Amino acid sequence: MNLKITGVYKTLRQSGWKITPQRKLIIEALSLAPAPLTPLQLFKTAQTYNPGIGMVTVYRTLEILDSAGLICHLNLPGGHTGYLLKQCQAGHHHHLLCSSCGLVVDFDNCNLADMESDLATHTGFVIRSHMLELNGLCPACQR
Amino acid sequence: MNLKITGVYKTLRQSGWKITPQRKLIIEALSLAPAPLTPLQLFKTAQTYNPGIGMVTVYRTLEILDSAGLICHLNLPGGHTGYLLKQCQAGHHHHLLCSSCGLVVDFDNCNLADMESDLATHTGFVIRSHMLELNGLCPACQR
DNA sequence: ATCCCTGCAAAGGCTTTGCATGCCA
DNA sequence: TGGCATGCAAAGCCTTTGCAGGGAT
Repeated sequence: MNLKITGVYKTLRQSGWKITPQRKLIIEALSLAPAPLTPLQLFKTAQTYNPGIGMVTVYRTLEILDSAGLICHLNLPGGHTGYLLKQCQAGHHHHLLCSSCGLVVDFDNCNLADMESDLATHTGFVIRSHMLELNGLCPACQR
Repeated sequence: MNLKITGVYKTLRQSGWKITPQRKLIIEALSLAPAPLTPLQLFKTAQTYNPGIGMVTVYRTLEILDSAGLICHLNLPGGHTGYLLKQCQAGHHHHLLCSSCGLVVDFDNCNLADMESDLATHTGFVIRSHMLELNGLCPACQR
């Protein structure tokens, strides 16, 4: 149990959701994972601690966490979707993903503002958000 | 029939694929679409010109086009995958997507090189690629 | 004649929904 | 105690695979 998790519980409660053992388990698994987890991976992890847990609960919990703005989606190579607890609540953030081990590093100091205003000028778009994912090899996997 | 399409045909032939009426239809639909098309949208479009065409052919043609590097995937809001003919054959490029009508504008003048080298220095990652998608409203949809 | 391509049908996987039971607040 | 949460089962979708017929070279 750490600060991040208690913050998640608090937000959930404020949104009217109950804190159940299953949800705790799923949230904890998300908080401990160094890499984004697919629903199936999350299910298997949760299963080792609570064999009775259902896949359905994983999906429903992810939906709840998403509606509360607590997780973000990541497009993993292979077309699957990975889920991560958000590191920071406000603003956008981005991911640097190791294609070998799946390690994710978050960063938020992107310098896209200039590019965005340039693009807005040239295209007439109103730009509302952006998604940036970088792929590479983490130090450990370079060996 | 335009230059882009003949280029696609040429590349396909060079890769050993045959140019069939069904593949022509799918490629033409892709080339005319102002927005990325999902397999289903592509199927429906093709169906209006060739009612006998099968969904399977759409999937297989997309696979072929992808293997030849002629299309790119886009993660549409809602979890679906959209497909676009690549505008330029070489180098990376990015998309600015209208969340209302789906219009896509391509651009390639991203200034991420500095950010990438900064990140590489700070994280120890070797960065191999990046994916950038911007979302907003196109001029028409702002009204 | 050979080989690739097509389309039907079926299988497969992932995700969502209906419903009765169970548990948290 | 009331109402949300859970898990089973089944349905729903999208996508892939197997297979026989058809067409182009």
